[in-house]
Amino acid sequence: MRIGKVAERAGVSVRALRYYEEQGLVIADRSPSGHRQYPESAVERVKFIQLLYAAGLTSKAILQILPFLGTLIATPQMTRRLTDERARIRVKIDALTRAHDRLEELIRLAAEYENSPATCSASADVAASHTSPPRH
Amino acid sequence: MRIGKVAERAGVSVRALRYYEEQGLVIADRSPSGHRQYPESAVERVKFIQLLYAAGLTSKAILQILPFLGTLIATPQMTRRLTDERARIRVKIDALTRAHDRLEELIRLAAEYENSPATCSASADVAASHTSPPRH
DNA sequence: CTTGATCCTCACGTTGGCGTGAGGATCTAG
DNA sequence: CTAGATCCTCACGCCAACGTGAGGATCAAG
Repeated sequence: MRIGKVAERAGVSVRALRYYEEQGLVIADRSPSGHRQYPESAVERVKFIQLLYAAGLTSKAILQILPFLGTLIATPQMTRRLTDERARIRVKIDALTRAHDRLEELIRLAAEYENSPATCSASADVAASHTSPPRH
Repeated sequence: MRIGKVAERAGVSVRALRYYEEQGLVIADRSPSGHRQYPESAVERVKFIQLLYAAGLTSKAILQILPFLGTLIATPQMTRRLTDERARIRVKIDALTRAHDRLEELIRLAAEYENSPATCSASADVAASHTSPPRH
């Protein structure tokens, strides 16, 4: 399979695939003329890589994890890497969830304002400082 | 309040605060000698900015949203911005959750391997391709 | 008055995951 | 055989949120 098809089926750019190879994330055979040849499995592999990229892992971190997919041999280091990254992702999810909830609260206030533009001033302190209690 | 104290209390670097001012996210008075003077409210404001940064918003996007904190006046544009960003954050949370679940599955496989290193080969296809069904 | 901590303004450096030509070879359908 | 699509290798560009000095002014305490 050539690079264009892999790119299309995995939903990434051709440039991205070449970059992945440069980083050692995917290995491609070469045709006599130098064109990259990918096995079918490359598509799933690339999708997995994208999944981890989307979760904020660096190519170096992904490179550490990828061998596990082939071997399924869980060395202690591999188990640690997996749980470490899982923990990092959890932290990110928590941060995003906080931001999400905060925006939701502001959206609620906005909706209240639309219903009664004059009577909402009592909520002002909620918007100004939600997380900290009154200071006096 | 001077910049060092604000930085400490808000949990960011002094450089970051100067950068925020450069982006128009915080406004600081100046002492006669040119030192920045912040009001108490700056700490909460900066924390809010950090919250949105952590959620992946750009300074431009944050700049669009910040006025709402002061006025609490919900123009239609403001409501759209808020809901748009909330939607974007949701998408990110979903992506992170998928990655989290996938790693969790791999961790489970790793644990199975540790318990019985030889009998896990039947799970190999699960690791190789979880999302797609068998091809033949 | 001095000294160490804090502050100021430039202004260049960093990091990662690609985008985007330049310039040229190769493939494939008609 | 030819033309358009696809591929190749450099190699610079980009963007965002700061980090990191350089070189100098200011402040607070003893």
